[in-house]
Amino acid sequence: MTTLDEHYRPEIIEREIQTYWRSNQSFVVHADPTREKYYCLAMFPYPSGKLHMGHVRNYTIADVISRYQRMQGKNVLQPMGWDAFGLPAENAAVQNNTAPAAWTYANIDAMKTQLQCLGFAYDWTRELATCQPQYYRWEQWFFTQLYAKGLVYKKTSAVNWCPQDQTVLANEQVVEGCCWRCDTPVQRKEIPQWFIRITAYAEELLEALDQLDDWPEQVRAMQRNWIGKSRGINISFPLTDAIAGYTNIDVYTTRPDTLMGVTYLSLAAEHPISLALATTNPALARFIAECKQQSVAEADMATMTKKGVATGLQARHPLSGELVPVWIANYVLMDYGSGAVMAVPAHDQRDWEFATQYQLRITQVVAPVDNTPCNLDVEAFVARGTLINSGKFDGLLFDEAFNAIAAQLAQSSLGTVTTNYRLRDWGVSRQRYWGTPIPMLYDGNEIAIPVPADKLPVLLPEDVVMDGIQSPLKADPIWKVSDIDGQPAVRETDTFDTFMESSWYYARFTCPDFDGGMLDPERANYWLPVDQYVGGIEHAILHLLYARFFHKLMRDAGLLTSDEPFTRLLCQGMVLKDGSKMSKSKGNTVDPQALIDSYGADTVRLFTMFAAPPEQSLEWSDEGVAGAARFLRRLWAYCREHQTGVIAATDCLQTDRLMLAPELSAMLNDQQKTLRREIHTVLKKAQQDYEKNQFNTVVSACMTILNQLSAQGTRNSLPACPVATEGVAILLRLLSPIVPHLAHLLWREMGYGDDILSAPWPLVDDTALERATLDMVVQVNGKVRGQITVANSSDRGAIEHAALTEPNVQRFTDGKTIRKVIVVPNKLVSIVAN
RNA sequence: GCCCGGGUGGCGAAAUUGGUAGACGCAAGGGACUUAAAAUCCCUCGGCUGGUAACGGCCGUGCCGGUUCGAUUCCGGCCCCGGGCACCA
Repeated sequence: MTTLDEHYRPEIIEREIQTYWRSNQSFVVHADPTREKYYCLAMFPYPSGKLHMGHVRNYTIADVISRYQRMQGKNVLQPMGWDAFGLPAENAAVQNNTAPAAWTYANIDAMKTQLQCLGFAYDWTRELATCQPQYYRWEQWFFTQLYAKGLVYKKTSAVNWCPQDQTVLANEQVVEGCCWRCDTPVQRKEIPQWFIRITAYAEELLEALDQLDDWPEQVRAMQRNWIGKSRGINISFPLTDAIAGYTNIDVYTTRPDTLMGVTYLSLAAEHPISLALATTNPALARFIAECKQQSVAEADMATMTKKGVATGLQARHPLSGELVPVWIANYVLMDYGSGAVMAVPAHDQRDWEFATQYQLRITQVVAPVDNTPCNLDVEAFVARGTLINSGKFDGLLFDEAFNAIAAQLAQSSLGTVTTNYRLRDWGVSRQRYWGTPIPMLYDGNEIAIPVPADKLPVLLPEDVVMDGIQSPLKADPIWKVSDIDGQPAVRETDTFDTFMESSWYYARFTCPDFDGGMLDPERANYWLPVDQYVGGIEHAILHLLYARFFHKLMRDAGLLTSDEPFTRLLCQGMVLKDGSKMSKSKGNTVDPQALIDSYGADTVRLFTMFAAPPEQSLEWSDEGVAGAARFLRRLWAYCREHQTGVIAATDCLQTDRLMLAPELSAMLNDQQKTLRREIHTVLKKAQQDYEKNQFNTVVSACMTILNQLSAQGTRNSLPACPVATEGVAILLRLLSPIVPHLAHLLWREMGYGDDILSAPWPLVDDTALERATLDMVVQVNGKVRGQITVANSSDRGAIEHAALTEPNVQRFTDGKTIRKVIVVPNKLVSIVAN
């Protein structure tokens, strides 16, 4: 114990304590079945080279949770690693004339240094980067296992194609429909690609969402909509003349009750019938070409004009036998259902708009149940209702109509009830270099064969030259050459979507050094599932759904036993400056490193936690940061002032919990009791807020405790008070997850112990909360008119009497009749009088 | 257009989930210390209003209505702002 310096110098303190943690291996953990585990994980970063405020917020939240759980006595795992593959490395390599690997590793070094400056409690022995062969080899192995199970297949799928560069472009490389490099208009091109059957798990992925109670409802809703389960009927409309091998047009509908209102059919532009007709019909061909150019974004589509062309084909209505025309329309998706829809303009808004434009028939077949009028000249009536104009189905409601029409269609074999999902299989092929090579070979007949396990990993060559156009894998004539049992073969030159790596890294963190397989079952099952996952809402669908999918795949491969990867999920809000998201393009970024350099990591961490609750957006404020620094200086000054003045901890605190000894708390005077009650009241609130991940109010609570301690100390001079000794011990422990360096130092220098990390968590002393009297509010006709103080033991009669005789209350009840008196225990009395 | 979030002082926010609206902090104003500034400390701080003062009154949580002794909180209808979106038939 040394005397505290006059000034708080974070730059010296933080370095010293980080060194202490490192040499003590404070955050290195091991699986220990005798201890309760807690696995806290923040989404690992892409190594872009520099930390931004979003990272700082993300990782501070996770670190506070980790440290809090550790203080609760749990065996806490908090790892960190790098989502290292991806397009930016390729772009940077071209620009800086380097290789993606070198650029990536340099960035990892830089960002690791920055993370260490912030004092995060990571177990760095588990660090991994997804571009390391010892990581991606297991991903390659797992893919071949999925292939063997039939969960992987190849099919053609559309990509953005630049005809000038002869290369595939990512969505972000397409700028206003043109290649970002040469400005050539981009074309859509169908090429063969690998897919994983996530649709085989659609039902489980949907069902299990109901059990994820500790996920934000918003994320669950988004995933539910994404999976998009619906119940409907596949209905066949027989064509009068066969075309392109088709004798029927099949449609899927969730509204079979509107079947009698069908007045035409619409095909997608890419539908095989459309393409067949286009070969002999130039007008159709032009329209289809036009559709290929248009945006497929939902938001753009919503206001877009519905367009179409009549094909001249006729189809027979499966129930009425009437002939209906077949159109090609720009609002029908080839990728959903069968690529054709039955159009019911009276009861579908898009069909209504289309029919209105092309003067097609609109037949009402559903009427509102309550007979409220609906005007089909203005818009479609899309709600469910009672059937009309539908022959023998008239009068039926939705469910009855669904079943009756389904039965009728089944009789003539023209319809079957089906469940449909909007979720589509996951295309994992990328025509890029900087990614995991897809471990497949093609023999002389171009038959695909997985690379056998003993030939894995398929190494990605790191010493390459990027020309900015073609992948070095595709350009290299040597790399491709391989063999299958001595017969010549060529390698797949595509790499995996980087979502593959981020779908299982959380599991590999439990055993990153294991070389006997993808996961070490013992360690994986001890640590998994992740207890708390922290990341941005932008990953609400893709990353989180793919990771859930991978977890189930790994479970079914016998690699682990849990069903879901992340028990609790926290999606932190954005960091804003001047009301909009911090971004380079807006020029409103704040460099975290500069702030750490001038204020220290603890101040940055404190402000980040204090300014807003984790899920909400955080408005950056330089003055707010200064305010956070001010609080830490006040804390420093208070501790320095009382370092020798207060009663030593060893003389008044219990050794096991480091709280005030009961015999001492019984001897306190009234003023000391009041102070202690206030501190314990705030402690109770802070404890609840920690459990809710509401850290901004935890900080408020800490500020309140310091305010109370210093107000009592200066005004009423309570120098050698055991309540202050206990109060500081509570305060430092509450703060330790948030400002770990300062809390560590003050804890040691105030003589509470060597290492605050191993200190017991402060417990609320319920006897400290007791009081002899309590204050209650008195309302008259709903308005607060007075306050009363009554003895704790007062019965209802005594409380009512005190309330009714309060002078200001009497002013408002004078001359009135008391109708009712409501007493809410411990809170208020409400008097109704008139 | 659809699906999610949100609207509370000059600002960031809080409110035991139906019980004193504005904790905690920032900014602002006034004061103390100082040759001065910085730092620090003390006081005031939603609006209007009565009173010399002590202390009161009215209004106030996006807007309109409802339930209730009592609504930021629950219900119905609207208006804005932010995020997501694969025209999902």
